[in-house]
Amino acid sequence: MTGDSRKPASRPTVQDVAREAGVSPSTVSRALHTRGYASREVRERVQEVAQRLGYVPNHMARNLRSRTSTAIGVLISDLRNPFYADLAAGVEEVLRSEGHQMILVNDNGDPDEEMHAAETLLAMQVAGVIVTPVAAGCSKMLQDNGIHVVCADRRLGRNGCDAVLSDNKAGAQELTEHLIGLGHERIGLLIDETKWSTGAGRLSGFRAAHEHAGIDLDEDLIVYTSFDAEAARESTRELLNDHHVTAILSANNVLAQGALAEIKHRKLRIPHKISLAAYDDVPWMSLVQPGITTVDQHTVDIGRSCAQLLLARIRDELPARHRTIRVAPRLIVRGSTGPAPRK
Amino acid sequence: MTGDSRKPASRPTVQDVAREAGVSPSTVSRALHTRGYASREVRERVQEVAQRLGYVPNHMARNLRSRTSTAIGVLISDLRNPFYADLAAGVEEVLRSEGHQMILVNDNGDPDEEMHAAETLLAMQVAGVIVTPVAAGCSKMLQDNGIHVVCADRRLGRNGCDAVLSDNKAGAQELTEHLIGLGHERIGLLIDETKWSTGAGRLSGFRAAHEHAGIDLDEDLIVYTSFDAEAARESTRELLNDHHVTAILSANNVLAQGALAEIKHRKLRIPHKISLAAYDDVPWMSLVQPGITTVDQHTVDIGRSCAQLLLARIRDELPARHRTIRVAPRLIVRGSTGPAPRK
DNA sequence: CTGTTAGCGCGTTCAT
DNA sequence: ATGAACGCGCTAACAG
Repeated sequence: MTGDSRKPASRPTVQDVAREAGVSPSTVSRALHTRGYASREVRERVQEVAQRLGYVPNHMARNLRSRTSTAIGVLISDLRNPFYADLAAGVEEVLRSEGHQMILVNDNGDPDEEMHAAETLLAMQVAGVIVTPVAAGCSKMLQDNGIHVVCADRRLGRNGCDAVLSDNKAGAQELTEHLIGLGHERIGLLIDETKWSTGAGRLSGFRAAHEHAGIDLDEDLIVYTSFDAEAARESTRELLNDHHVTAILSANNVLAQGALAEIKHRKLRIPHKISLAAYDDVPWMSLVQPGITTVDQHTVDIGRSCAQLLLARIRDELPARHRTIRVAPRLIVRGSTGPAPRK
Repeated sequence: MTGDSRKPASRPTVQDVAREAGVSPSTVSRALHTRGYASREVRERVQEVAQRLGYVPNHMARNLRSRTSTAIGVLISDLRNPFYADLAAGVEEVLRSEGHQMILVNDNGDPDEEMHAAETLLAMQVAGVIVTPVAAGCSKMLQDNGIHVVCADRRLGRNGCDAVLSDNKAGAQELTEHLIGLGHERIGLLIDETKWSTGAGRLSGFRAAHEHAGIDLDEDLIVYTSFDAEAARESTRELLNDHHVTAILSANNVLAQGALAEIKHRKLRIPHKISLAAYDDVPWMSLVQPGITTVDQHTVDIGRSCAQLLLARIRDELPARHRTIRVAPRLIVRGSTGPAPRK
């Protein structure tokens, strides 16, 4: 009951178990893995001894020897953003159920930090990496080192790697068409980037909806803002002051916060005076009154798919050519969008 | 540009660098660590070669040899709950800046999963573990195996380990006193557990505030619900139907969602008809109209402190006796709490 | 089915 | 200042 040895209580090894069970170390190794030859009797004895001694296999030694590992690196931009948290949660769920571990790194959307983190993961000998990329060269670097990579949510450059993406264009188009269907003709788009497949896709869906409806899109209604709620709030101010919009479409959940803040500040009634819609459904959007009309990306599912895809790749169950999984988003109409006000 | 070898492109090792640089492996090892003797000339040459070959040290081999590791296990209950996400984000921030890695596991608040995860972390030879405990024996098991443990947010049983806690009693008391100060005398408390230090502390603060004000607390106003929004919603129904409360205090952010949902469903005006307050400030609480009066736990700071405490312990910079850091919460008054309605 | 041998990649002795 | 030898804990080969 003491067990209070100051030293890093060196834990029992296969040697200890072997000695205690009266067999050789390799027999212990075989007996503990379900695979491998070992007689029932020996297996049971070894397992009993291991249990009694509190033996826990040393992953580092095992991995070093067998040149494999079950750890998976996950590189995301911002854990405090529910989008990334959900993504990570989906990934972790599958990894855990399959006996893998998740090494999670927040790269703050910074390419340098991402590259640095990728090198660390390399050093740790992870079996694969799931990344929401921000640095163009990152996945290539990993792949060049024999590490499987799955891009989550977006793809950067022309790198050939497996990916799980939301169908951004379809989702944004549907959302925009919903607004147009309500009679809106001047819809402001808040968007932070269009270099990535996410922003590019959403913008293109926004355009496509206008084209489809025969509306000549005023380019001034597309406001490029930076990636934070405060910037979005200022951009919303601009849209509201100068461009006579009757609806605002936010390209992600963070920008939507800024838009909502400004609208609330002005005490504009939603949706009577202004409609608000956002890409990426997150919990607060159904808690506010009225609820925000959104596109649900099924973010947790995206995470799950990433993990499944990566594990399949690691187990070499997939054809060589890179696979892209597209998760169809779903429009959720809530109270924040309504008929365009009469002029 | 090809680099398309099918085999897990075995990466360069110290051997390769040594051969290429015309020195011995041990010299390479010394040259790459800042410490250790090596002539300037050799050191530079070795570093140049390592760079050119894309050499990345193998953590598993290093750790195996040196019997240390920089990986830290983090065990939390639910990554999708912003409380845990913020906690993890704070932990990760400090770990990363100090050259450590975070292995994150979601135990879903299940003691068995937690124990299982702890064993995995043990196998991975983590240098320490940060845990929001749910299984009583978990931290003891880890400590018995020589692994440093920091309990985050709550403590279970009488286990002696470092911990970073919110001052739940003070926070809940302040929040309750705020309500009492507004004239509320029948305040319903939604709480999911009181076995942990969190629930126990918050309940005790709730009681203390009543005592302090000389109000005889009706025990029926304390509703023990289970840990999900839907259960909280039903409990809210009960409070509203049978107990004539003028205010509801939710013991955490999840339960608050249920309470708000029911209040909105009944179209009760906040705060005129009913006041709502919640422990644990999360983003949606300042987005809804009116904003929810809360206690901010400084969750990210708690995470940071956990990591700092753990690293200090690992570096043996702390006296033997266990340290408990208490992070003072802060009352944030928003619009959801107002004077109690006249009878 | 089992034991013996060897070595994963590295850092740390000990010699020189 | 540098190289040779050894071993961390484990498992893949090989015998038997």
